[in-house]
Amino acid sequence: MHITNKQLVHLLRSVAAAYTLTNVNRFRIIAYQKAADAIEGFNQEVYDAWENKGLQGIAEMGGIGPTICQHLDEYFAKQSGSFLEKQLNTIPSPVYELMRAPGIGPKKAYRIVKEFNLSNLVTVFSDVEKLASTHKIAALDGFGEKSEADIAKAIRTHLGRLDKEERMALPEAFALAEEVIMYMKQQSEVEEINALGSLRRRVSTIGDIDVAVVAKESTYEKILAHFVNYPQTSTIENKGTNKAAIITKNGTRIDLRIVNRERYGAMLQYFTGSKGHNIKLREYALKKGFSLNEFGIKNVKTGTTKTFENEEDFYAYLKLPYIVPELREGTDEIKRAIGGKLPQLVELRDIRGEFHVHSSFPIEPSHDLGLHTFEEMIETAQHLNYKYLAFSEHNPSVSKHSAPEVVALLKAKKQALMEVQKQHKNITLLNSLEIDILPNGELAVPIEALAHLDLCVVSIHSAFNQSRDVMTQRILKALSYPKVKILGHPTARLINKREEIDADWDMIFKFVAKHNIALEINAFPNRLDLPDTMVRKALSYSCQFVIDTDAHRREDMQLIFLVCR
DNA sequence: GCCGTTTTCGGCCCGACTGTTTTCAGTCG
Repeated sequence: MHITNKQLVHLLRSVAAAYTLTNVNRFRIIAYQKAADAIEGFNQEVYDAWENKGLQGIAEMGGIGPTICQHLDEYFAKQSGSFLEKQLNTIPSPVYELMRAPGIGPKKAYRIVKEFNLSNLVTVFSDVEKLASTHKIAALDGFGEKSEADIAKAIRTHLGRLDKEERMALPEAFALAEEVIMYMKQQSEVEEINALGSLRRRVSTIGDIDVAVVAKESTYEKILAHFVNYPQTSTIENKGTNKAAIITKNGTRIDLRIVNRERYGAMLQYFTGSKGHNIKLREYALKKGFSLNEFGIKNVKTGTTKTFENEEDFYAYLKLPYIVPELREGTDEIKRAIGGKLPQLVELRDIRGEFHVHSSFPIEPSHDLGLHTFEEMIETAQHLNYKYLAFSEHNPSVSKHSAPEVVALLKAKKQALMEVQKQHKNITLLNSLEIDILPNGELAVPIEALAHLDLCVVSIHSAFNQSRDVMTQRILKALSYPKVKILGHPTARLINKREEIDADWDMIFKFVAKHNIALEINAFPNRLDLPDTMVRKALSYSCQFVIDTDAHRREDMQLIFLVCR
């Protein structure tokens, strides 16, 4: 039976919890948590990898060592009776369920389950809610009225977010961060304010919003009071002397930290994360005799802390080149920084055009038509300083047209585009098409139609659940037709909506590298496809890429900033 | 249990906030 990464993460965290409660070596507990963290960051399904060629590749990614790999291997082969399952069984299973609620960790969950002998996995949340409402929990040693209320609230929060999409698309997160920043700027004491965290790192989806403020210490209290009064606040998670967190009415958490100007560099570094990056950076620093925190770099021997106004100096002090936020994912960036092998990121000014935008030319497509004309799209392209633009509308609908009709439509578009080109000498227009890859790998246009194109993008828009082998052969066949230069949004994922298709990407990457076909990096917010980790993998095969927005309206072309520095 | 730019043994990131406590444990990011 297939086991998702999400289930696997829960499994490993549960084992870590079981170990926490049975007093095993705490570094073993940390190892299981780190393994869970590692899997959370993976873009490929561990179970699929195991099925195809074992866990060798997984082990090489770091974070999961030989012992846990071996346990996973056994768990995948036979869940019942496996080592991991035996560890789980040392603790009543409702404990793990209860821990899903925020603020309830292993100790509290175990205590409650044990004291009240809760055994039903399905009703554990309602059972605890009932206990709380009759004040049975407050009566326990070490618990009180407030913690009882907090537990009841944690359960409501957990149950409430079960049926809600968990993470925001980037534009939504940018908009929310901007709103918070504008609100905070009403306070003149706020000297500087920035959104950090995963938003600054441009992660493909955003869970919560992190904001850092520069101000004088005497004003912290006033600024925090203003923050928790944000009109969209539904609950104040916590509020101390230099940080606070709120949950908005939409259920989004917003964290805010304040620091004075002299220490802002360390705060930028700390609060941008990722957690994995910070842990690795601190491990590296410790070997050099430095301890890092959000306020500066402490010399372990002398105990003195050096402060930094900016991040560049912070990294430089550790004898590292500056690592841009987009690379701080806790993979191999520190190793690369040490070796002077950090990659140079594509910047907006490097983008000279795109190969995948949709116009409103009446091509009678199978999917959605673009909103704006050739001319309107070109105008936007020129504002962006583009030197070329390829119009890749969806192919004419197959069901509604005969082959000759499709050819006629493509000829008409070619003619129209050539006329427009005459009016625009400083931009090269290309006549392209985004063609569906049919379930059998054939293209959704007659072969003779390809002659009327400069190039084409081929994409999967149907039959997403084919088996790995069928899907792989389907894609390879589609890529073998003439004029095919780009594989559009290769994994076909829709963030929060549809999983990636299953295919042998090693085989596909090898094929496109050999045949000079580009993989698309689609910048549309709910696609971001290829995903970042797969781009790195493809790069190891020397694949070529195109970066496109898949714009269906002129404003969409601005989204290119989501995938560039 | 993991891991290696002085290590294959001997370390392992760091601090804030909260509630229930009088000095700390639990949880989180």
